[in-house]
Amino acid sequence: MRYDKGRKDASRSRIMEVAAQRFRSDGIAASGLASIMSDAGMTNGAFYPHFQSKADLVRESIASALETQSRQLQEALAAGGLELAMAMYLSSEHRDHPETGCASAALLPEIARQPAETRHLYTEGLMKLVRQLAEDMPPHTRDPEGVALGIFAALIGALQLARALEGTELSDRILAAGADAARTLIQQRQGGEVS
Amino acid sequence: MRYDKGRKDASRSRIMEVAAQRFRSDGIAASGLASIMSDAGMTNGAFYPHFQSKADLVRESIASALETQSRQLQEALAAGGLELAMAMYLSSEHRDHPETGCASAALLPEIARQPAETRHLYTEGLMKLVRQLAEDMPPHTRDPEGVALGIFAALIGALQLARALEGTELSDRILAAGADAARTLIQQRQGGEVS
DNA sequence: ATTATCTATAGATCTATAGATAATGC
DNA sequence: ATTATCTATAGATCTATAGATAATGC
Repeated sequence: MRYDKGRKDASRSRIMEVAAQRFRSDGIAASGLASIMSDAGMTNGAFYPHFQSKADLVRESIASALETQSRQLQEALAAGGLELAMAMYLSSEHRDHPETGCASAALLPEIARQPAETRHLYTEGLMKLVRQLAEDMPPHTRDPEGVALGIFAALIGALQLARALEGTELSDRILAAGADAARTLIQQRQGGEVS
Repeated sequence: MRYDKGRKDASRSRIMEVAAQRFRSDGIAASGLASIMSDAGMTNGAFYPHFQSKADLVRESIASALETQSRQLQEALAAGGLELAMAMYLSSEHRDHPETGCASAALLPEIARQPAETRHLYTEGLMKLVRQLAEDMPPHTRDPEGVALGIFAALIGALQLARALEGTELSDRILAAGADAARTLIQQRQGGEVS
């Protein structure tokens, strides 16, 4: 079936979209291609004209998720600065919807086990986010990129803990602790020496 | 073969030990029982007299890894306080050996997808670590458990990033950024109001 | 004529179970 | 007699490929 012009691109996009969500909700290793393709409205065999391998799909969908995250971060920073961006990151909505959320929070240990090319693209995408955060840091912040890296680490760790810990109360507590930590990190690094 | 008295316990321990390392190095979903059993010196079928299912093994080996981590944290705190404990956590040795390191850094997103009982045991184990950290916090620290949670989040996130990012230079940078962040969080919360 | 997708399948691997084997305790 | 482990296998699933089908462009 050759269908409409541009249908192949649409199919490819659909596969990517489904995969990016599935990987984040179930993990990379636990997500099978047949099930992803079925969700995308195709069968198993239709995967290979679009991607050479599952590793290719993983690489591209992680890169795509980071690009989306970069756009969303830019919007949040424009609308409400660092404070809003951090509040959205550590919101219960983000905690409860890993499938559309931060790829780092959902997949970081698995990303560390991916081939070099995937980690390369991940590194580029993450560092773009770090630079975006750094540019919005208060004036006179020393080493803004270093602070942004530390903040990112704290946000990712807090969101992962909030998803793993049992009980709403504890989960809310770690979200609040993460927000406190991030605030402290921003305020501390203005002007004077620290350590 | 009935072998020596106590041999069954030894076999069970060996399976647990191999599994706890395999899960941390390769991930839970990506680790097959046959390969774990083979590393433990047994065949596939010998698994089931010891554990009811893979989920059981996952639950027990995560709990066991957290107990080991608690003992190691206590030793580090006794030997050199918070500063040594954090330096060891964010060392290149820890980064380069996930298989014997922090289960949270290696597995947190996967733990969040485990059954309730596994997450329950994980929560208990993690909160014990948090209390240990909190007790070693400087005097007059406000909300020491909250600060300890924030520090843990930052340490976990920084170690995961250090393992995922491409290139030694960047990886060392995030380890340093994590250490800076943790130091800031400890020092900031003494005495005065913050936010 | 081209080609996106489908059906069917190869070959590997997964968790789990059934029944055989063999080493010990009584 | 008991039982820890082994062999063998069921049944499901995994990634990937081969060849058929059918819808479009020329």
